[in-house]
Amino acid sequence: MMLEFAEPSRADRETFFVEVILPLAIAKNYTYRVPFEMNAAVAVGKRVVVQFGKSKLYTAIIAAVGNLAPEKYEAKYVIELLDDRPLVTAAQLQFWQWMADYYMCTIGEVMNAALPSALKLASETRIILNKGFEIDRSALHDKEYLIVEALDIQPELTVSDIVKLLGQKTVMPILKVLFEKNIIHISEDISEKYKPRTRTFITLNPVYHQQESLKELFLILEKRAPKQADAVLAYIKMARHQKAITKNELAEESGAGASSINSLVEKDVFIAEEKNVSRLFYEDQSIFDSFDLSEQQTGVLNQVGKEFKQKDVVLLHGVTSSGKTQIYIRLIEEMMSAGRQVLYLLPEIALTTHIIERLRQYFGANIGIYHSRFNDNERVEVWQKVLNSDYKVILGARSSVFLPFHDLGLIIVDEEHETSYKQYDPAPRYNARDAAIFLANMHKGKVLLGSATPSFESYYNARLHKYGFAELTERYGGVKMPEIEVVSIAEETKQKTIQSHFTSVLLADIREALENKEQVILFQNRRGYAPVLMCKICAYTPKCINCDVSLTFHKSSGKLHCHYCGYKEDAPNICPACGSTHLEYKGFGTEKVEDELALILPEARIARMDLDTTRSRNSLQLLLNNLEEKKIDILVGTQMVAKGLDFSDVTVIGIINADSLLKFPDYRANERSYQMLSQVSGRAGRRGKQGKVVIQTYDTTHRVIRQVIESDYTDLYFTEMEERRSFKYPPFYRIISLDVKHKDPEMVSNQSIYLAKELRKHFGDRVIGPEYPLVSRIRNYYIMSIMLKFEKEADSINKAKVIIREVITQFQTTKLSKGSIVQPDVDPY
DNA sequence: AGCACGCCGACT
DNA sequence: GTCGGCGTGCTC
Repeated sequence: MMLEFAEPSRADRETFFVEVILPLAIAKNYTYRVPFEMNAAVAVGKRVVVQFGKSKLYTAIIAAVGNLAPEKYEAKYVIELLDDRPLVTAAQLQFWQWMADYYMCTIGEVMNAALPSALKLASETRIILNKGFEIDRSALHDKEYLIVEALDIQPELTVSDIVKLLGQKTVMPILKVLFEKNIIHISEDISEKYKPRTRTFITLNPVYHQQESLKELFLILEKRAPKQADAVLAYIKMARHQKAITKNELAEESGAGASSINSLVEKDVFIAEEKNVSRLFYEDQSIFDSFDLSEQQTGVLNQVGKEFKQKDVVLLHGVTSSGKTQIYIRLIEEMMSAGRQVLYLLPEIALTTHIIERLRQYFGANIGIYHSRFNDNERVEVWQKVLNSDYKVILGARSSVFLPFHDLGLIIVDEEHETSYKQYDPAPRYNARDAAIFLANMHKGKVLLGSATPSFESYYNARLHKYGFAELTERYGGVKMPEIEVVSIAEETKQKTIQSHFTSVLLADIREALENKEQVILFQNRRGYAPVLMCKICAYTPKCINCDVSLTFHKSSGKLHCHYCGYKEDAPNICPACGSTHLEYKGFGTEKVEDELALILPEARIARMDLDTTRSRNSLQLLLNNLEEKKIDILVGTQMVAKGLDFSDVTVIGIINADSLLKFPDYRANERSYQMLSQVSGRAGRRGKQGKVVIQTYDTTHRVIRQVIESDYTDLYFTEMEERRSFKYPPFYRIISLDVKHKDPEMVSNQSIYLAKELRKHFGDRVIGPEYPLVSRIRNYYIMSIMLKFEKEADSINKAKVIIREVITQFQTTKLSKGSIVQPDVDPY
């Protein structure tokens, strides 16, 4: 409940209170008293430092200012005001509140997700030895002695250091004793983490702008301090074509040390000035790399504009390489000339240097980039530039919906079907695509959802005319859709024409491509060498000690890897269970495909692209460069080759085994199969040459394969809808899922059953589960979900949320404690 | 999220 | 007996 505050008048002696949002999972806001000297400065959206609880300090955001003293308690004082201007806008606070309600979390959790961590400082308890106090070490207990000893080596320790040191969880009582004995200090420090980057700029004292005095200076310097003369000379040279010269640049260019420059500053020859500089890439003017839209693109652009007149959201369904980006660029230009901001959302994986550079060249200094590979300081700078409206366009991953926009005219959600728009683990469990629709609505802006394989919920909304719709059916630049050939693995095995994992059809196409000096991509949706190692005698398979999944053999490391948690162990030579030496590697991954292909085509230059070969940024860049420079003939890869990467000269694509793509375990099976197959296929072909896709499978008659070949999204849609209708899944239903998570699987299943029983009291058969096979083990936790489905029109989901919240609170304090966590997750389709 | 307080089992 | 883990409640 928000407190009602009177409109504050800023009289000096009046007492004000602020209601603040703390970055914690706490349901309400807290009220703090404003010291008189801050009266004039406090405002909604500024950050304050407050003490919360015994000693912890947190950065909080002011949500309201007022002059009514709370009655039931004495408010603590605000310790510090951190901002001159609000860092968070009123619109953002409204957005946060919506997100907290919609996704059933606290506003503090939203704040945590929204603010770059350099802007939210929390104090850390540090333990420091009390110097100048003679310690009688013989009087110390063992544990106390250990701590003091550790502090001799390290000047300060954190509480968790001490937990590790003593190997026990309860350490506070021991620290308290040490504190009372005057042996240690306990300090709570909080410091601004964001530091502007500064550079010292050098300018020449204007006195020497005159030829005469400069000459005079040289004469003196050349004799007495030749190094300094060099520095001045270098400066004059550099100043001809450079506006600002930093001290470092000057030192480097002239070869004179920093000390020479310093003495010139002392002599007033140079003037040194420290300035904040941006960490962000800066392009002075935009280079207009103009392009023309095709006839169909122009038509679609007009269509989108027309739809926007009536609808707030438009779905753009455009086949791969149909030039959706060009349409986006036109729309962005229109919005920029109208003076409004644009947010261009992309899945993280698609934010490659390629697309960033392309848009940067186009929009120059007007475009800001925001994604997870940015470090904290860079993120803060983007935040500030958006706040100042320095950027007109933001290109970013899902978290960029949290930036402080003022007037957002358009949000483009590219690849809107991508599941990575959804954040799963820490709350808020939001989907940036859906949040974007709300955000745009707040700003009275429009949303364009673009995809070659739209999600069913969006397609559904478009069919209901809730969203506008536009479609691009042709590829840009006269490139033809690829020819797709389906090859039966079973048949070729029978005919003995298959070699290793490659059918004769695929090999023939690869050979032809190599002869023509064209590139080939082979897709195998598994990394590593073999996904399962099994003993032929006793059927033992090594499993991950954390995750309970079978370990994948990686030939490059010679180890067994867990693809969930990253656990590794040496591959055994004899069966650990029965001692037999008959161990068999079952299945195959990209490593094996690469190896065996090299045996068949020894002359081909083969490279592999998966998580293992692209772990470091450099290796990925190197791989991409090699591809670009045609140093690679065949690229073997996982999903990664399908998403976001632009290869221009690939004519043949082979899907080594499509079967794993045809049976996804969840309710989005058909949708995902279609997406994967058409994304991979979409990489084939180039201007002037039709691409070829070979799909190897056992299941040659699978409906989705036919749908992909015919690009029949409507048929796919109706099959999928039918299934979802009978299983009561989205988009006909909204789903809220509650996860029960615990280290003990027994506990998880008992508590899930109990929770489901309680929920059934309210929601009856709208409760699905818990379904036992769905207990999944991730790291050291077991998780089980209970789902609640709500018919879109009939039920009030908000009422349900209230009840769910009640049930959860009741459970958290009684039945469901002992470490289990109930996490509501809302899929609001 | 911390942190304190109180209960209760296990180890000197 | 006491130490330490764990549950519970509170933080302006």
